[in-house]
Amino acid sequence: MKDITLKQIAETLGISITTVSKALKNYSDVSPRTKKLVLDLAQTLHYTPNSFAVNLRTKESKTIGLIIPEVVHHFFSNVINGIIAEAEKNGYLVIILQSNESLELEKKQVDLLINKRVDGIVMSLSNDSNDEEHLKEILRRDIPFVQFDKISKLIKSSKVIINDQKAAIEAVQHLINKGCKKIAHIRGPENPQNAIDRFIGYKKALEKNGITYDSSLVYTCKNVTFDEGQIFAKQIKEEHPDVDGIFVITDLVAVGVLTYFNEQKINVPNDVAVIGFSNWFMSQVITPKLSSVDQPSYEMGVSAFSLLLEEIICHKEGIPFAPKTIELKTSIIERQSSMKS
Amino acid sequence: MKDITLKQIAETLGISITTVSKALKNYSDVSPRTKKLVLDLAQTLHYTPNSFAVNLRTKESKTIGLIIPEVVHHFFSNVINGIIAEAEKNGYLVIILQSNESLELEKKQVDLLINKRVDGIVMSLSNDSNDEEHLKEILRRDIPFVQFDKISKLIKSSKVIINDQKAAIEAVQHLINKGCKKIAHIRGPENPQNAIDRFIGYKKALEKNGITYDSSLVYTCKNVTFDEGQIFAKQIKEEHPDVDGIFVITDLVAVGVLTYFNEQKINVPNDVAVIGFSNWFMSQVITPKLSSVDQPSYEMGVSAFSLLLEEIICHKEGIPFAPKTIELKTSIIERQSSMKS
DNA sequence: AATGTTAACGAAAACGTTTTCGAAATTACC
DNA sequence: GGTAATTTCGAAAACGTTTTCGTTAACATT
Repeated sequence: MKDITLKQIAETLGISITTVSKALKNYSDVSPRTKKLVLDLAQTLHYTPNSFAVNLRTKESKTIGLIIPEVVHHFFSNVINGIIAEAEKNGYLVIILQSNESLELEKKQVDLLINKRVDGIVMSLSNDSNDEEHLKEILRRDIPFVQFDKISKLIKSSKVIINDQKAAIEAVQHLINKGCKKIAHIRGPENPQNAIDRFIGYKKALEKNGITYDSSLVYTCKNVTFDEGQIFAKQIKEEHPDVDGIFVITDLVAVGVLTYFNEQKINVPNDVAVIGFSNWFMSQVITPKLSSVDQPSYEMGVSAFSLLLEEIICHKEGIPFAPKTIELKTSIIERQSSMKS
Repeated sequence: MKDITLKQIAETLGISITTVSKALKNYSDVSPRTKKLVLDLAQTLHYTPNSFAVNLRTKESKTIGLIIPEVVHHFFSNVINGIIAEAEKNGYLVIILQSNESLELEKKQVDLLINKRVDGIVMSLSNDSNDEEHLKEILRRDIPFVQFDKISKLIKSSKVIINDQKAAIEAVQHLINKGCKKIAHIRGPENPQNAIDRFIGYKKALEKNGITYDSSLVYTCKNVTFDEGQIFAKQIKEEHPDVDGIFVITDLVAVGVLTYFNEQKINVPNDVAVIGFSNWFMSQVITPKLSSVDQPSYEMGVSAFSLLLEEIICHKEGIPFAPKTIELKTSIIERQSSMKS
């Protein structure tokens, strides 16, 4: 069963390819009679335009690329959800690639997408991204580009972010308000901007409350896993038995912390209060329920695509586009794990 | 900054487009000297072939489509992971669409992918898919097609599945072995084959153990959510206070059950034992830890793509392809929620 | 009757690549 | 030196669409 082409429709109708094409696109210089003829035949033959040819001709594929560090992540899968929903609504499809938190893979994938000639790229950086040559290449090629969540401040592109510093300050302030005096921080890796900002927020909150910063209370994740949460919880309790609050880079790790404390019969929140980040679904079913910073992940996806679409349209029309930054609101979700009595 | 084309390279080198193309593809009828010339220039100009033109010419896009009911699902996001990893390894990119468990959307998305002329389609059906016209259309168009997890038995395509009946029998047998006498089943919606099979497995296990089947012990999810788990747990305890075991269609719902029982101080597993399905990550951190049926989700993705690739290759070479079915192994993960003492 | 308008259609170029086939140029052979 | 074999190259068609720019014919206007 061969594909139907304009040519075949034209031949069976005894008219030109041009007219068929115009009829299908409802051009005004085709008579209503031929229009109907063409439309009817196209319908019965199940004609669909060859998108390869359309792409070549129009120089656009109505497809965008999305690179994220991890698909199996409550936060990221929600972002994916937002992006593909919004994209589909606007007639775009989404190619998804996973960098596995590896800079090397990330670079390869940027190349893949550039070669694919996607209409635009949305991206959250991997943890070991400390180089932005590949991002600059995207700009050099003049490809619409939006960063979200883990971004590079050095790259002049549109961005969708939260205010990580502010959110971290609020989280730590929340612990302090609940009576915590000695607060540890399990932070993310060195490179990601959001790990840095949350760490800065942690320090600022301490300072604001007259608590002196102690670098030995800061533990740095390499892989940001559940296991690391367990390990650091143990380490914290051994090295600083009097720690009474922990601010953790993300819920997955915080759940590891809670799991260890549960095993050790260490009372959360009364011995140690814990607050995480990102408000994973899991956090409301673990015992004790985990306090967290809610981050509007689905909206982040929607906003990211919206910004990208704006840029794609400008790009197509040849209108200059000034990158925009959207900052979404976060909020503290207070649950048992920080409710000292 | 305009894109570099073969024509430009040909002109600056004073040779033909043909030769440039051949040089880049390492044809044997190009002299080593010109080959080097072309390769060097292509390198410095950052030439990348226009994929739109290549697609049109070769009639393939090295892109496949994936339709799943929900991205934000531990199981499905793991499958996605497997598929895009295996696809990338073989030079393919993946367009992901989400049907939101809606047949209507699913049909629209199949159309989208057909029009995109992807090289193949991988798909897990939505819960309200009780019609396979759109699937037949895929076969009619002769597009390589693989179903996984929630499949239609009526469609002759390759499939990657588990033995849901057998797994369900094992799960229920496990409860019986632990001493459960009266076992309820929270099942999935009417249509999905896997919900049907797990339900059949439930009945078979009872029968095998001389327990008479009681239809009032079966509760049917509409949306397969956490909330439904809580609601059904309540209902079960009200309608059948003596139920001492529950086999639940999937972990998300089972976690809802546990949450309700925890709130009501109903002892799991001693009052009621619970076993879920799919072994979500969450299940090992909730209290009590949830027993479950482990399903190799990542491998499912890998296998699905592998089957698709086989078919794509046959399709390209014009070799007839006979659909294959891969059945992956499951295993019971015994945790606290079913360890009656 | 000459001119101007309008409506309906089509020829042809263009997008950038791949590949077939033939031509030209070089080399090998007797 | 003539023929045959081999190497190296390029013209041209093809993939299927979109769009520009004419062309024709019919009709309206003076």
